Amino acid sequence: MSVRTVSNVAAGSDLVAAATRERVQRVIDELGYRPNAAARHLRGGRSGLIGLVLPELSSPYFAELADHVVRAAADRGRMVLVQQTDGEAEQERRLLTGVRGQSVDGVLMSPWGLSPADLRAEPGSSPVVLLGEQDAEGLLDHVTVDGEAAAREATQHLLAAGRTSIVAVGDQPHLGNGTAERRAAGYRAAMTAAGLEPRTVAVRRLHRSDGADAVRALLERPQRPDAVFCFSDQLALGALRAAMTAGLRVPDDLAVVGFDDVEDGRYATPALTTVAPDKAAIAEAALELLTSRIESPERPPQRVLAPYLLRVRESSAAATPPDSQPTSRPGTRKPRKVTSRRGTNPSRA
Amino acid sequence: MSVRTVSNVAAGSDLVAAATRERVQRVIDELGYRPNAAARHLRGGRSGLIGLVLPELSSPYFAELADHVVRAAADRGRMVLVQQTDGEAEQERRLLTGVRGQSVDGVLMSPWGLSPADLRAEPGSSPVVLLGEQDAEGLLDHVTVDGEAAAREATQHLLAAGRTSIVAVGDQPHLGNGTAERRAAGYRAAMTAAGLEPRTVAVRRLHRSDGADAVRALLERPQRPDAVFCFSDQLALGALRAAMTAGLRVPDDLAVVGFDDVEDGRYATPALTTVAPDKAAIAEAALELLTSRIESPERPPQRVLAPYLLRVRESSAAATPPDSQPTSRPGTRKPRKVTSRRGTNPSRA
DNA sequence: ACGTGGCATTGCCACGTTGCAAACTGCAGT
DNA sequence: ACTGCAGTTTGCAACGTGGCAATGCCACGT
Repeated sequence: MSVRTVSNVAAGSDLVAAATRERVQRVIDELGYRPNAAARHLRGGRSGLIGLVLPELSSPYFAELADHVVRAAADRGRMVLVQQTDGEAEQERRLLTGVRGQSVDGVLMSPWGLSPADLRAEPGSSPVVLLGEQDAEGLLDHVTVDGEAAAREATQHLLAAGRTSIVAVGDQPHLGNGTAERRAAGYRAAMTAAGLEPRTVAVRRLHRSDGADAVRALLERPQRPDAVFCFSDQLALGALRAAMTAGLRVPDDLAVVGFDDVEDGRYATPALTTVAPDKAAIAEAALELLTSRIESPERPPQRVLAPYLLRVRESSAAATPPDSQPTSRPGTRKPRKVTSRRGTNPSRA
Repeated sequence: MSVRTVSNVAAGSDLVAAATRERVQRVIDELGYRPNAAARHLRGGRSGLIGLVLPELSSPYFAELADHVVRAAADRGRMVLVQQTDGEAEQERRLLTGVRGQSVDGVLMSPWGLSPADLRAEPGSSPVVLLGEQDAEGLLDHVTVDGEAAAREATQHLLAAGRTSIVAVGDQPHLGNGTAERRAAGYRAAMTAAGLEPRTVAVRRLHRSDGADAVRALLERPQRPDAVFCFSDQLALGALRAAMTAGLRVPDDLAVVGFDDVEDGRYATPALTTVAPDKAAIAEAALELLTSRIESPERPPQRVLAPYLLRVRESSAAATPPDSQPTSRPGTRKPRKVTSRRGTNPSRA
């Protein structure tokens, strides 16, 4: 009964006679023996952990995304180490270098402060997959929705509902990640195509208070908009609040559309129309990319486009009365799942 | 230049001459050398990781709590491994045994399905600190707010505002964790003291839809309440939604009070009155307990009571018009921070 | 000049696992 | 009976770190 044989049984190797296996297994169960993760990690170089680096967990969108990521990781026998950056470039840099190659086999990162090029330049060798709408083509693996198309679609929806003075809220010129740029571009495209003047408002962060402040400021100006398209649900919920407080009726006086489809929006009054990225698909794709890269580090970087959906709810309805129950009826269905050069899916034991 | 000396420099030992240290450090920086976490873990038996086991990350309360936990852990040089149980006893058991003694130095757990006694009975030896309102006295370390007092206070607030038919929503007789029982007890105490008949409604989960369903059902009954006290903000937000949909005015026709103080509630319309546990304090205390137990595993289990605050906002105002801006003015201030036998705080390098 | 003590450096080993290759087993073929 | 083979089992080594103890070095006191 050598150590080696026990190891073979524990690791599920097939180089063990059935009788031996059973005998060893019985003892294992009896003693409650569990193979030591640290030793395995040291020996094999794999920890079974992945890092999830997010701006902040308390933001509902990231919380929901993290939920999906943890589940997707668990499905693959991996556990998730969560880190927060507050969206600060310095933290992102520090965490990426710090966690990398350390206790983690790979990192899923949603950068705000750093651009893909910055990230690419960081030292360290462990796999990284980006989440979000940066342009990382050819630099790093990357999962995203087509923010530009989504924004265009959301704007077109408002136009189709008869709105003419639509303001986009949520530009973030101080950040390097390109998310806001994409959405702003889509918005502008739709506006210009309709012969209308685009008008964007910048915010520092994407919190409710920023959305509330922005809308409050908008309402004080002479030229009141009849719709706002916010680049996050948090902004939109703040906008809702500001509009209601100012005595406006939503959607009659002001239509509001968000982006993210967080649960709050479904239960807001009125329920929030929003662009709904398929978070489960994002998490799945991200884990697939990450595990595939862990297996084959030299494969060229890939981009995966995750599907999204425009969920039309009360906050942008043209003139219909709010329905009695907030559901998640699909609005304009458009599951554009485009997978460019999706890697093979190596089998797992 | 032996391996040993480099190890001493990297580990910050003081058994190194200043000149040597500097020379080694330079090379370390140059090569980007980072001490290997797996080897340290194997050798020292400490991974620097702690597990955070929660029902679900997508629930705003847990997301906010997780945010604080990750920060508090980072302050102590630790990282956090997040696991989800969906509140299921089996998952809680599996995760507790599975993660324990593996890659993690200790576990912070918010149990729903298992009672403290169940948890105590689980095999495995790594430290566990409970988060939540179970009765774990003498069994396990434990951080909680006084849910009974908080519920009493919330109910008294409604009574003081002139409400007489107050229903408590959120009893969960099928769960073993005692949270709902505590809050229900506080509620009943206040009602009985006021000479009123307590009336509680059970829900299966604590989501918005459950709160909405419960209130919808309540409104169909002959005896309409003039206030609901929900055992979570999610329930309360669902209740708000159901009330508005039914054409009721909140707070005029129905006052709503929640529990948790999640960010959504502050920006709901009307803004939600709620019991606000000090989540940062909870996270701090939990990490303090956990690190102290990691240092001295034999110390007797402690309980730490974290402070809470009743934040009175619009959803329960007596007759005043809603204020123009949702703020977090403290309501009844009552920072009852009671620390029973709080352990010493061992210094950290 | 020599002994002594204190600080700095080094070597050895073990932590628990697994890749590799050697050793061993029983059995069939010659 | 001996060889060869396939199927099992075992021994050795190494992953990188840090506790321990031995060694090396230098300055000071006598």
